[in-house]
Amino acid sequence: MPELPEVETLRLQLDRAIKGLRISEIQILKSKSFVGEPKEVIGKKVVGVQRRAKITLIRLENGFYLAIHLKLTGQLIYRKEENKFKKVTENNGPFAVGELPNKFTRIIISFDNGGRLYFNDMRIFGWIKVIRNLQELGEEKLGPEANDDKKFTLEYFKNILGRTGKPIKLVIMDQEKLAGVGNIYANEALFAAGIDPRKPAKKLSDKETADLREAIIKILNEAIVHKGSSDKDEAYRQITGEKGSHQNYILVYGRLGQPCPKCGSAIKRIALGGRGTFYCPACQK
DNA sequence: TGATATGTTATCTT
DNA sequence: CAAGATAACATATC
Repeated sequence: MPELPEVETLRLQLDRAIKGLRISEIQILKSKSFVGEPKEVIGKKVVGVQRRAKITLIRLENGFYLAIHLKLTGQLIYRKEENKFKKVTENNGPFAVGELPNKFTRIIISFDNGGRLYFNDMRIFGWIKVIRNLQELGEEKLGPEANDDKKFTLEYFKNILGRTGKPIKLVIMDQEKLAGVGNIYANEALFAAGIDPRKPAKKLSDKETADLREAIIKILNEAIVHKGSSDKDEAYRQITGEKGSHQNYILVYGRLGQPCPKCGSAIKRIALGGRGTFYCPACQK
């Protein structure tokens, strides 16, 4: 799913692609997918593309932003020339990106160089919002960026864990406590740190807390280098329509019954907070 | 055919 | 009232 590394990859690529361009038109093919007044941003120049948690922020010269949340199945694809794209060789399901717009295209943002940004979203959970400042997003309620060792300090982590007996996995996925970790990277980080996802947060030892923090930061930053995860059944693509490559480095997520890479035990699957949770019953205590 | 997957938020419960 | 638990959202897949 689009979590911090996927959104950061898009942010970086989009910044390179559209910084300095002027928005010429916004086509809203699905009204639920667009919130706010398009007039506020049409004709305005893009001054940069930023990110907060899993939200992409296209900053405009008048101080407004186009804020984009991909939720479960959103894609952002940029094309300079309409329907000129690398042939899709993958034969896997509805998320392959070929000719655009396709039946999942909800919004098309056009720029003054003829380029177009396509927002595709099969399940229509995602959105693009026109906002005049970050407060409108409730930005101040979000926790520190989970891949940033300066903002996500060990002291802060100990503090939030000590307050609750909730399963540790739910705490690291809580965007108000820590911003950017979703289901895939929560599973992977807990595996790397050898911690049972059900373990009550306040019961983590100092060493476990430090190990988990380092695992989260390391895994998120590695996944950014790999341009995100586009595993089977995942919608995420780079702005070119190509997959990321971090799915090749995933060790437990979605691997029910497969051998643990460390000890060979079968990976187990349970539900936590209604979400699939994969772990090694032997390595994670 | 109906159960399943997922991030976030709204709503209900304790 | 806050924290925790759970349902709802939409839709393609198996």
